[in-house]
Amino acid sequence: MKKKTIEDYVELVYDLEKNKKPVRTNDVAAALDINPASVTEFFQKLNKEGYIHYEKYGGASLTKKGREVAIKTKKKHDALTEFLTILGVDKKIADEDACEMEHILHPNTIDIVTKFVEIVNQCGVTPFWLGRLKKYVKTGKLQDCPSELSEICRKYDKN
Amino acid sequence: MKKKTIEDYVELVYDLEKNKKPVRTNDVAAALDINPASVTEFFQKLNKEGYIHYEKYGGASLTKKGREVAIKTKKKHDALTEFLTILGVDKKIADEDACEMEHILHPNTIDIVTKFVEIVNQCGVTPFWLGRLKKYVKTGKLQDCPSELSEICRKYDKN
DNA sequence: AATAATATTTAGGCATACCTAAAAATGTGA
DNA sequence: TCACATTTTTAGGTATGCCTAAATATTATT
Repeated sequence: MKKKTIEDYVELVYDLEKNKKPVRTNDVAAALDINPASVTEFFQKLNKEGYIHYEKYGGASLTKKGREVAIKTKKKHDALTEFLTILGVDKKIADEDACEMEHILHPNTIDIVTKFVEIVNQCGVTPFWLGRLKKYVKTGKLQDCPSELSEICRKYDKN
Repeated sequence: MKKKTIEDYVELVYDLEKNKKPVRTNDVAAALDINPASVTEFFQKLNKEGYIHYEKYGGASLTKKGREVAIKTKKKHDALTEFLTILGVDKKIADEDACEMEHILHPNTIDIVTKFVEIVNQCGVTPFWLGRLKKYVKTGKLQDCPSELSEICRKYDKN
C-alpha cells in the first residue's frame, strides 16, 4: 500500500482497539509498515478532525465519528474482498485490492457489489458461470456456451 | 479524478493523437481539467521517462513505450467499465470507477475481470442472476432463491 | 529513586502533483 | 511585417504523507 488515508488509519485503530486500548503509535506504525513519527503526525490530524481522542504520549481511541467511519469502511472492505474471492481472486490479492478499492469506488458501485455477494451467498451454491470462469482463467481456454443456457437465462430473467 | 498518473496522461495523449498530432498542452489541460502549467511539468517528466517525445512549445507524441502503456491501460479501462456496466453500474460512474481501478488492481484481478466479461458476452444473454441482482438493487428487496436453482448450478458447474 | 531501555514526539527535509502570476514563444490579421 | 492575441513555459508556492535524527517523555530494572 502507498499513501494511507484517514479510512486506513481509522480502520486499523478500530481493529487494534480490540486488543488493547488506547492504541499506541508504535503498534500502528508496525502494522502499516511506516515510521512511528509519521503515525504521530497523522494522529494529530485525526484528533484535530475528530476521528480519534489523542493526547501526547497517550495513544489513540476512536471517537463516535471515527468508529462509524471505521465500521463503514470495514463493511466495504469485507464486501469487496468477498466479491473478488467469489470471482476467484486469491485471498491475499483480493484483500489488497479491496483495501485500495474501498477508498475510491462510488457508493452505488459498492452497493451493487455488496448485493451481488449477498445474492450469491443466498443461493448457497456456486453459480454455474463461475465454474466456466475459473476454468477459463486456469486453462486460458474459453469453452463453448452450453446451448440450453439461453433458455435458462431467459427463464430466470423473468423472475 | 484527483491526482493523475502516468497512465492517465499517456492514455489521454493516445486518444487525442487520433485527432491531431502533436498533442498540445492546452488540450490535455482542458481534458483533465487542470492548469496548462501542470501539464507542461508532467510532459517534461513523461519525456524524461521515455513515454512521449516532447520539446518546448512542440507538443507531445507517444513513443513506442508510451503507446504500449496507453493501449494496455485502455484495455484495462474498457474491461473494467464493461464489467461494472454488466453488474448494473451507471455508465458514467462505471467509467469513473474504472479509471481509478485500472491503476491499482492486481494483474490477476484484471485478468479475471476481463475473462468474466468475455464469458458473459460469449453467451449473448443476460445471466439469470443478473436479473435478480438488478431487482434487488432497485427495490432493496432480496427475493427467495428459486428452488430449482441449485440443480441448475450443480449441473453447469460440472461443465 | 536513579539509571537504563524503550516509546514517542519534534524539527527539519523530500517528492509529487497541483496552483497562480508573470515571462516568453508562437501564431495571426491588417 | 509587425503589433497583438494566444499558447506555453518558468518561477515560486501549497498541501500531503512520508522520512531521519535528535530531543523528550515514559516505563522497567535494580
